[in-house]
Amino acid sequence: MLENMTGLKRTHYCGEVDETILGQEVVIMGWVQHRRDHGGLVFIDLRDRTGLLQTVFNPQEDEATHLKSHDVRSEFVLALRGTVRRRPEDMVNPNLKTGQVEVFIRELRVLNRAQTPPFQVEDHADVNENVRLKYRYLDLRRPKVLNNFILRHQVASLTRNYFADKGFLEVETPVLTKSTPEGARDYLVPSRVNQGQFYALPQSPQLFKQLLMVAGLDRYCQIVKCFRDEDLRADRQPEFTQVDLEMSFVEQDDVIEMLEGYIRLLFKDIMNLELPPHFPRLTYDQSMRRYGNDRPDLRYDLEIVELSDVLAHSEAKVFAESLARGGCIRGICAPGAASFSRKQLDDLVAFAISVGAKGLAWIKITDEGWQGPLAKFLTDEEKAAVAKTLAAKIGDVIFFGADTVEVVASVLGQIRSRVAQELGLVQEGQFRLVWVTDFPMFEYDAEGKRWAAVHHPFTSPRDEDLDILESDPGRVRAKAYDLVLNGNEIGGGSIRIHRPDVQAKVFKALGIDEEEAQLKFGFLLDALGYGAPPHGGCAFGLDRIVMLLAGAPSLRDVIAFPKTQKATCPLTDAPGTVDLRQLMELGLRLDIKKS
RNA sequence: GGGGACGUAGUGAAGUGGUCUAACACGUCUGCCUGUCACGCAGAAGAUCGCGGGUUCAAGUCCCGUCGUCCCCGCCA
Repeated sequence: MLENMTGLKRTHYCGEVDETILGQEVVIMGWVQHRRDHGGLVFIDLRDRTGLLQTVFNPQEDEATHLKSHDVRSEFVLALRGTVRRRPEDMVNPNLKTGQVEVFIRELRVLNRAQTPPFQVEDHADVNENVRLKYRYLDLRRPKVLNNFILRHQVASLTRNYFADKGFLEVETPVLTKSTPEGARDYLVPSRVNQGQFYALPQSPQLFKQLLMVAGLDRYCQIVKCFRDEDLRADRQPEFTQVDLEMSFVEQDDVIEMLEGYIRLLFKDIMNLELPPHFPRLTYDQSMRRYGNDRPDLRYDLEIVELSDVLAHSEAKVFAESLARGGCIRGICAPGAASFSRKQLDDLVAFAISVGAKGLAWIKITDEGWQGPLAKFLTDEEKAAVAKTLAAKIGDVIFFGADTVEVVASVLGQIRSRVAQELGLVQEGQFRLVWVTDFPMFEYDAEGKRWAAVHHPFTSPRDEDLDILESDPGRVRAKAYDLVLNGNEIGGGSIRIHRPDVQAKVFKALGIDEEEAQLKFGFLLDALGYGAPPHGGCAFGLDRIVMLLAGAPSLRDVIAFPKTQKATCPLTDAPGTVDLRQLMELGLRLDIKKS
């Protein structure tokens, strides 16, 4: 019943058939999108990667072929031979790229049949994501899904071209490498020939690209898979792809300039958008103060404003107490938010609590005065001062955060983005890029009671802060920079340490003694001792960039075979158990606690 | 580790303790149809309401547990 292709060679993709080849005989191959049987005439829409094409089976032209078309069903794989004709004028389909023409079929071969698909292979079909992922090969047949991967290909291709043009060499770094206990959890791979020992899958090729700089390769770039065994989010997958690069004999601005050129090219070629030659910059401190995080969404204002001075003597208990404990009071003025319902405000308070606040004070400014739980505790002078500081007017709502500096920043930062969404301040198609610079070198890890690297331990401190590396590590700033797009960190990098003495000092500040440093990173320290050039680089999240350019809500939409939130794959059912024999070969025995 | 939402034919989804013997739409199957294109018309099949336990005269509906999916916090150098 099935036929082969022998003697037929595809002449055109479906999407290529148009008015320029009227009258020509074409051979097309693809999947049945839809069959419309009018008893006499039969229409079959054939689909391939390039689009849809209407084919016509007319019993008067070819009775046998027409008869054959009756047994065809959705998603059958066909080879069709026929003649391209212009459609009658009132039969043109403007929704189809090929809607001006149709192909009258004289030969039909069923290359393969298909079971009824679990969901309709159409853009408008609304399907549960788990079902889509289980049948991802069907999901990927849908044009909207496919388009994300065409876009992804374009981004990857432009990336390679751009960096190749700029003299970067593409070098592959190992996937089986050494576990580095700093940072994220590693995915481990047991070694059979070295029992009891493990490789780690790289969280990034960081150390290898630095070694390539020591080697004198000067400029390196790689589109590379990285792995982190941490809990997932919509914008976080356990394996993801980085555009990883490194340059020698550069300082921060050299790297930034190179990357600005790259991002400008992406937006120009893919989005047809002209970005400014330089992107705005914020220091980490500015960003934390004004936006509550280190990845500010600049598509809207709603800045966080310091109110500690203005409310220094406030009667309100929450304000007085947090100031007394060394915390702060900050506020956001949400223009026009007085239209929020009581439920909306209650939901915001609940949201604030869910992200770590003890509560969220708000005040509505109406023509009848200030309304809200805290309004009566504020004097007229305080109201005036608050209104002036926030430029608040009638119709606005002010949200107050009073707690430690960290909690206030984090909570108001999240309130800021939620309020912006609810007020409709986020416009589709806007792209706001910003560099965040001058990150702190270290942050105090209260749990481990030690200083930890904010970026990674190979990041160079700023020259002027070298002196306080030991005395005041919390104040040391790093030569590190993140690129933020619409509130998403899409890339980050730094100038690295190239001097062994500085690297040793940083390890010391991190509480890593010489022996431990030698054990974990000895090969890097050795390399730095053999003439490492000043160098720095960056890594971009390719998946995230594609996600944002595609306007997709999740990384899963731009990864061909992504994992679920529990890091499983509905298609392959990975991860899975293995045979006892496989474990024995590796010298492993399971010891799983049942809870 | 924690908070929240969801789970009903192949798919989407209605349902708020009592004709639920489970609506509707798409898909599937059968028949009819020569200009449709998310074709149309007539008919049919298809659901132990995620799983387990409980409350109740009565559970898709309420409660507890469990599994799965999603969103968020922690975590992600």
